[in-house]
Amino acid sequence: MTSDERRVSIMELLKTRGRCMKGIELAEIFNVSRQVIVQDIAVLRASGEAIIATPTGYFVTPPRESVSLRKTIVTKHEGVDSIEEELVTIVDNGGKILDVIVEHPVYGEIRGNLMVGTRYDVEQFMKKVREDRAEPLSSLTEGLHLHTIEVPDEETYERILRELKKRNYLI
Amino acid sequence: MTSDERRVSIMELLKTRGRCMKGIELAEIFNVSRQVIVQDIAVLRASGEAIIATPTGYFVTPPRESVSLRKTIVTKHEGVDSIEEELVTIVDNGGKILDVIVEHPVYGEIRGNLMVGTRYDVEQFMKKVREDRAEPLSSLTEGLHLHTIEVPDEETYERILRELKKRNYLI
DNA sequence: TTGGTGACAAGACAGCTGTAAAGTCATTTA
DNA sequence: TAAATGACTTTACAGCTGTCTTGTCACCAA
Repeated sequence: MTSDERRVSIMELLKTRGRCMKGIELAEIFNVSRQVIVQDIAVLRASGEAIIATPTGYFVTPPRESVSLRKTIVTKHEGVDSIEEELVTIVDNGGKILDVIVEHPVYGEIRGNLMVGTRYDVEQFMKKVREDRAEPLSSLTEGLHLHTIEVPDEETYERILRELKKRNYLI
Repeated sequence: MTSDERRVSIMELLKTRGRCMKGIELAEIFNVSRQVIVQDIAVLRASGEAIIATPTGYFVTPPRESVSLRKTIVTKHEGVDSIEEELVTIVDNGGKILDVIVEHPVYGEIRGNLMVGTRYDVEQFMKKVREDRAEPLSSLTEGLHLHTIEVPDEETYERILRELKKRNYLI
């Protein structure tokens, strides 16, 4: 293992584990002295990595760590009623639909906000859709669209995927 | 000054100054011993403040400060050529157009990506608009729309506003 | 062969935070 | 009045990072 490989590995370790890692700890992992690690950290910092040293070890600030997970799902369906069923499936299983995204020939991705997290939200949203007779964004792409959804954990995400698949909405 | 007042002041100091502040430094400012500061930090942390201790002092992570400023402008115009003139005006004066936003009866805000920062970008974008004969998003609202633009400083922002106003694009 | 360079080990030290213990002083409570 | 409590000071120590110095070893070039 070269110095550079070790430095890359150090960054991976720091990024992967959220917790602090002490210099001596890293030194033992890579079978080098603590001073070598100190030097590696200096080099990594010089190359732009935002490594922070604390009395309990090194760490890097997590890149926008949110309590809940954000996932993107690709779904397809046509008709207003299908929209409702899709949304209901997601919120019933613990997900929150943040937006809808479709591909536009000029703008690339177009995002529309939804912020639908409960059955009540779904109702309000569908009411607006029906009242305004507005074309849903997904009509631009024959029903194909993406949603950003927020879920508390991986398990919830898997469950939502299963339920959507069961109803043939998932791509 | 009570303990609570001192703790509030400590947080203000840490948030205001970007740099690290040592325990002994804070102790001298408030005329107390370092141990009192240590205790204060412990209390503040217990109350949810994300204070980080480093060998060079305490600090709080800055709230996602970006190097450049992001501003939102409201403009209005009709016709494809006006689009081009508006974009050119912005990029010529040092702005980058990140997106276009219009109000949609159902989705609220709809965002389309632009990422136009140079005249070349403007050309490419206009080419796509003309080739695809795609309706620009702003046609939904009689030409009224918002842009998020990125500028290096306030001065640039003011200049862009002046130039847009001169051409009667600004609301 | 000789000299230079890079990577590393080992030890020592300074500065910082965090913890703990013991003592002082004013205020509150029984 | 006497005890208890809270805020603070002082002292001491452990653990960590960062810096510095000295020495070893392998490799490469003149």
